[in-house]
Amino acid sequence: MRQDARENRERILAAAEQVFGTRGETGSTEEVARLAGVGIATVFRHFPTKEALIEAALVRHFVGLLDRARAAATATDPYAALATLIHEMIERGASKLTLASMLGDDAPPAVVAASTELKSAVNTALHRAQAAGSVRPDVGVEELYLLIRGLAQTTAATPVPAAVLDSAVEVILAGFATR
Amino acid sequence: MRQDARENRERILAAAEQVFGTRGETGSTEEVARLAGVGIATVFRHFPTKEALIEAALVRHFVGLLDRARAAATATDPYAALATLIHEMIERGASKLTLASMLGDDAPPAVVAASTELKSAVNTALHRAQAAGSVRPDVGVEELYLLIRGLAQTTAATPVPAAVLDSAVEVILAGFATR
DNA sequence: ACCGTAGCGGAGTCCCCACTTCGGTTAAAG
DNA sequence: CTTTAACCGAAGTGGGGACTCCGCTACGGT
Repeated sequence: MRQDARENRERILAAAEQVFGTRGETGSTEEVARLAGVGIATVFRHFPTKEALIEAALVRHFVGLLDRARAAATATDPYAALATLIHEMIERGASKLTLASMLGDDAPPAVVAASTELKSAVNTALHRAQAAGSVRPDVGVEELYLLIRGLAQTTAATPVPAAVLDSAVEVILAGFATR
Repeated sequence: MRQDARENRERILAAAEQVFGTRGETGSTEEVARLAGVGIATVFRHFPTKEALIEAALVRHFVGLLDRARAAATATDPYAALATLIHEMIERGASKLTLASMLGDDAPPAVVAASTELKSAVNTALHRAQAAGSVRPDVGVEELYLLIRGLAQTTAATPVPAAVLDSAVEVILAGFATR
């Protein structure tokens, strides 16, 4: 694979994340190509279909978040680690969930694998915070995921002031904390 | 206006809410017409454009919720009223927010008016619960709205088990409650 | 029961977007 | 420097969906 081709591939993925993350399904491949500074054909040469492009951007995102989740699962202060992980997942994952919803019913194996791995790491981080006694034990990773997804999706759809978002995250953390 | 025309208009609105609420922007007017049991032309006679149809369904939804919010704003137990209001807004408003996101940047006056009125009523309900001392005073209606929107939007996009959703709502309520 | 007309449905039209084709361009090996 | 093959961009192509036209239906007042 040639040098410029690899650079283009990366630029296309970044552009796809931005376009589809904000515009949703309305975004067109032409818009992605323009933002990436390449022609439409180049996009389709790297990714045979629009769905494949979204899928690749999605996997890239999951892998990026996985590092953070692993770090949170091995931190010395489980509660603080969980708090920062939630923050990061909401901020960085805003556009990701829009992408995921675009894939709809069919779930490509690569995406499922990356998603499962990430969820497992988040689950570990949550359990460690619960074992430390700082998070109430009657909630699971499903509730946490639901709330994270909700905030991420909403902030992706419409811009939200940072202060309000932070405050909302703080409310969620207060809801998870032991009394 | 003739009787059958009015019935058709109502059926079309209900169908639009279902189709666009679940499928999102992917839903087509043809699908709405089929579900409503009418022809495509009938849909466009009642609502000159797809956007107008979404707008009408949206206003209908806001007005329906407004009643509930007003009830919550005058209840004797402000905290319990707020809790049920949150539940109702999430359950009933799931598809509504999908519709709202479809309108995008431009905000038709009728929708803005209905939305503002609803938000004001929710704000009143929140303030009453804060005045009663059952909700912490350092959060506003913006945070509440953000969390409600998040959960509603997520449950609209992908089906969520009722138990998980209830538990997540309970976490939010715990986050809002005074310690 | 009759008739005028509002209302209806299906067959088009137009446009947008995912995807393809082909001639020019450039990175890298000899 | 030359060659060559991988890569690129612009101009198509096909399908789907928003929206319109016109002959027909049936509601409802008399």
